[in-house]
Amino acid sequence: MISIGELSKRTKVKVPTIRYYEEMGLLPEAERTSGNQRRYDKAGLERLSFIRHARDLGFSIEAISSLIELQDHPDRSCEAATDIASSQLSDVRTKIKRLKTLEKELSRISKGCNGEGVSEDCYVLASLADHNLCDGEHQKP
Amino acid sequence: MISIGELSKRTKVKVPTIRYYEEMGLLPEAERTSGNQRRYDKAGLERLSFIRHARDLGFSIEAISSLIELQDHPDRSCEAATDIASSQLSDVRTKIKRLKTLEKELSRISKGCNGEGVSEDCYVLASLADHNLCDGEHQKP
DNA sequence: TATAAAATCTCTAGCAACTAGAGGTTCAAG
DNA sequence: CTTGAACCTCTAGTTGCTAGAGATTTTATA
Repeated sequence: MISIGELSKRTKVKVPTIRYYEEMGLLPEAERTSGNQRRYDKAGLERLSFIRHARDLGFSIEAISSLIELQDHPDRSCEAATDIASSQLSDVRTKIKRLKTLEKELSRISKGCNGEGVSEDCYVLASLADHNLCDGEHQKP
Repeated sequence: MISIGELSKRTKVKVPTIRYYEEMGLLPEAERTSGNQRRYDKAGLERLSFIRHARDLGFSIEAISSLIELQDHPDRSCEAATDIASSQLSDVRTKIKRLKTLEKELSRISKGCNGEGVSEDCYVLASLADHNLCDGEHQKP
């Protein structure tokens, strides 16, 4: 049985974040010492690693909740899991697309001014003021 | 002079968001009718367009504050503006990089399971549980 | 002009996923 | 047995909004 600090070290998840995950129901309520401090076993470590890994891949807390639910029932169909993963994948792809558009536009704007003049003549500021100076679309989704 | 609703329609910024921008100091306090409703002129419309455009490009409220400050002083050096823009550009590039890593990993994981089995055998879940099943790094920044 | 509907006002609270800090208790080493 | 590190709970803050309540004002129609 290890303390929350030790668990934190091993998983690289901060202590308050671990407590937050518990509050959100991602982690079951930890066992406690007589003095009310949390203690974790191997199962706790593995679950937190799972969560951490999923968070690193950008899954939301809610999605992770569902994934854990499935993991806890080995006999259920895993369709929901693959659905969650592919929806996450398409989210990521959408974000990449949008960011690439932004990158293009930002780099074009940036190149327009070297920062040596005054703001009156600044192409960066002018571009923001006047959408007509823009190439493409960059609406929010 | 136009109402906040009209301004909202023209700029595609929602009414509560306009009020929020005012509260944050991005927009100056609007003139009011005798009945205390906000009225905007051309300058207000232009400023909000500027903000909206900058937000679309992903600039933070704080960054936009600085940009507006510069825009209001045409004689100042625009170095800060170009700095802000290029820092935003590099932020965007960093995000793209990270998302591409995620995309690779997610697509690899997704392909590993067609969702027709049970969760015990699901490659998606197994990958999340065991980091060794991963290719690369996908740490948070 | 009267009335009703639409728009506006302020205020508070909520979202995601944490992070920071206060003030107090417990654990582990020496 | 002391002391200092680690832990506890609780509240509030972060970012950029969005939603809703309850009250008032404006505008369009009868």
